Amino acid sequence: MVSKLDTKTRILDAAESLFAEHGFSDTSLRLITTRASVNLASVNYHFGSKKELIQAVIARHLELFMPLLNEKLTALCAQAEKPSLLDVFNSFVDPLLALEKQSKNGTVIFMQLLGRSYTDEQGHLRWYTTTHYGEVLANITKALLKANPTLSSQELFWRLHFTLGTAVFTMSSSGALMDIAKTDFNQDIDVEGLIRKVIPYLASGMNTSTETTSM
Amino acid sequence: MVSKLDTKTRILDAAESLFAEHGFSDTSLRLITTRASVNLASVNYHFGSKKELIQAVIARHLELFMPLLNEKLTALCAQAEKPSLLDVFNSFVDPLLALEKQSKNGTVIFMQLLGRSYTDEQGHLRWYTTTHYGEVLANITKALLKANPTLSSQELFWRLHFTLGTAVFTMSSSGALMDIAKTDFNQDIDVEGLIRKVIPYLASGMNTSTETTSM
DNA sequence: GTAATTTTAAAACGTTCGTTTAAAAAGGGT
DNA sequence: ACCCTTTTTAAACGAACGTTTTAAAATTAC
Repeated sequence: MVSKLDTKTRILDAAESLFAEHGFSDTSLRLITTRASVNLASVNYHFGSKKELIQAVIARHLELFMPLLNEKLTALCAQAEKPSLLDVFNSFVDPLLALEKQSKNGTVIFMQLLGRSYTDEQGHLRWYTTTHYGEVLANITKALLKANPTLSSQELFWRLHFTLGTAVFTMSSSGALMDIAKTDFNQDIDVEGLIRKVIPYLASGMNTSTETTSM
Repeated sequence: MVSKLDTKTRILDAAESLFAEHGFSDTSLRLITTRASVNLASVNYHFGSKKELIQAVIARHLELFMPLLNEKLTALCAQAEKPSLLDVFNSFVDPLLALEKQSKNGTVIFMQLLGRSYTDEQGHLRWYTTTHYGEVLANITKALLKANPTLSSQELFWRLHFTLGTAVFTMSSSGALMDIAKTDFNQDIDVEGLIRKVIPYLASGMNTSTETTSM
């Protein structure tokens, strides 16, 4: 069934980096198969169509990321004392960095794919994640509510999407941001550093006081 | 020189909504010209190429938005007392809503184009805005620093991009978000409501304390 | 009113795309 | 060795793309 380095895997590896770099529509199967050093027709043979290849690329990341995240979150929810919001968001760090080991720039690629899936297609990914990983998503809200019980489900909904926006956008353009930081004020920072830099921002936003006091 | 409803304007109107809906690559000139009820060749006649049409669409929004924002910001910087971060972010409301009057869903379209310009092309928009509207961008940081003088220029840089991410992502997917809010917990909210909802989150994130105290 | 210019129109151009086909090559089981 | 299944390969398909061309129509200038 399997051989040295699967044609399927070679296609997935080439596709995921090209998708993240140029987007789904702007990445042709010919470009993917050339980089993967496989025949053009093998994409349709192994995956059926380009659309199914896109799903397979995303699914491979989710299959690694989601169980790891779920593990962290359930542990957090199981413990007696109340976690901080920083604890909750810090649960994402290791699963994100695990992607980095699966493939080069895996974390950034994952977030870029996440962002593109949200904008390129009409909520297609939203359906996929909620049906396949609904339990994980539920655990996210559960952990956040445990850290901040004053949040209404409505406020939590909105702030979760605000959070997702910050994370996706930041990590998607992380390459450019890190370059600017390097040239403008000589700040060296890697992916993990960027993740750890954005987390306090996310926790602070999630903790926004609902009262309209002046700040 | 001009006639009833310019062919040029009809093209821009059709293009901007289609670009926001499907992205730049997935929107063909044939789709644009059909919706605009003009001939296919008129795009190349009036704009030169598809790429120049994209720039023209974005430029038309920026030309309306940026001067309005600059006006608000300079007023804020001119006043004696120290503004709050909410004041700074509230300066964006009117200019954003002005886009709504220029074209239907103008605010959302503008933010969607902003997001797509960041991800679809390699920082092309970044160069355009910094060269054409560098003064406005400088005033943004000036106003933020006046509201929170403790921020270092580095921290400001990072948090500005975090903020941009939240805003772009939220407004880009505002249609889906408002739909979910309506069906899931019967919450009616429009574009202005969404803007006003995200602003406290942004202000809170921008005000994140740098100390690593537990929250 | 006529000439010059600008705008619109239809058709075709060459390219690239995702996909399909059909045959060759490789692998596995007995 | 043989047959059967799986995989790879090269070539071609039809469709859609941005762009160009050429001529007709409309507008403007004098």
